[in-house]
Amino acid sequence: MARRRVKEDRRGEIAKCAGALFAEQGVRATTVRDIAEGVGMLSGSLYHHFKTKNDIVHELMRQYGDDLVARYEQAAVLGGTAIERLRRLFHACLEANLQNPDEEAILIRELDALFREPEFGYIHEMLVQIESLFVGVIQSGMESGEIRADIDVHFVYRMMMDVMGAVPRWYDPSQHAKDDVVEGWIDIFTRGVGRAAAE
Amino acid sequence: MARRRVKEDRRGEIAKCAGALFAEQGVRATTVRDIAEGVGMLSGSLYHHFKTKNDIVHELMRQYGDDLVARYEQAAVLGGTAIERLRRLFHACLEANLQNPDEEAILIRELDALFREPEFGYIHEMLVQIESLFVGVIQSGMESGEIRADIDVHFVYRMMMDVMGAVPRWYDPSQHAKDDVVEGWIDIFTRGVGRAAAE
DNA sequence: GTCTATACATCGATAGAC
DNA sequence: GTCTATCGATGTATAGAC
Repeated sequence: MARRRVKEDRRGEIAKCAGALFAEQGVRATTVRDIAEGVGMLSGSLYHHFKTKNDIVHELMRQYGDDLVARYEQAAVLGGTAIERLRRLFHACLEANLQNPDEEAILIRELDALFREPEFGYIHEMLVQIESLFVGVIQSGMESGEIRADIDVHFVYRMMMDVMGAVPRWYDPSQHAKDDVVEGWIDIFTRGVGRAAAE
Repeated sequence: MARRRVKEDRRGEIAKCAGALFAEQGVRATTVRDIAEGVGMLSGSLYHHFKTKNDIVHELMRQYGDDLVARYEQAAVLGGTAIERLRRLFHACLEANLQNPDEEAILIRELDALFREPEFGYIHEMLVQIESLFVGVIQSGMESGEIRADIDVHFVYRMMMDVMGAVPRWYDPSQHAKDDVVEGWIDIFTRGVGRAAAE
């Protein structure tokens, strides 16, 4: 077990360094020579640990994808009002960003580019899974009377996901309190910014 | 004048074709040979019309940027309530998407990658300009009492811009009525999705 | 497990004939 | 204004010595 730890560490070290570079400048713009330099070896040596450059991306995304879905599933589970579950979903999004900022940045950044290729199909399956979790929560809120039933569920979902998807572009844990952001979202999404809502 | 028209047409033809390819697969992933094939010539011939590949991107973005700012400026101009001006701003966003979908897709797609390079600095200046237009409208709404004054202006702006920035990813003019989308945004942003807001 | 060395493909861009 | 031909840089990946 300890032996395996050491063996895996080198691989993990490469993945972590590559993740930082991918997040910063994009997968395509990052060369295997960049990655190798980052971990102090030559590009040829990388291929002892990974078969291809994209395999590093797969390693990062498969791991992060599992983590992300697990977080959302736990957040969406019954318990509390629909708004409270929505709050937990938003919280899960920021929490994931805090713990794996590079992976989240890569996920969002490559969605319309690299991840459209067939070999990354599992990523879109994951997004569908997350969408159904969100839609389920919103819908249950409509049935319970917490959420307006006169708006399209998927329209609401899209707005929420678009807002969350932009997080890697601006979220800085040292500048923004996680709870403040979540409450800000919940506040605006539930009550709106209209003056009437505040009275 | 007619003469110049013809001369400019070839250049425009190249830019248009390149724009479609850039929007679909990203600037970096699109080769000069792809572009040349698209307009029926060989890659070397492109360089009679453009000095570099990036110059084609500049041509597209400078033109679109001017168009975009003009639209937003016209929408933000005084007249009507703050909500009505906000409605016009949203409308301008979708209108720009309808008329130049490729350029808008490129703008969003390359924001975190290519457009971070110094030679594209004017793009970020443009975004700052647009932000101040939005913030101005929101703030005037707070002062007039239309919009809640207990929330951060830039937080609201960011949510709105994040939603608009995702448009190229899903907006299909044949499936979504422009006015419906705008009204949906206005409705949720002003009143929220909470049941209380509907009563 | 890393390095040396290099194969092999593809890229942006250029020079000069037509 | 386009084509032919190609340069030089850069990319991923491989083979074999150490």
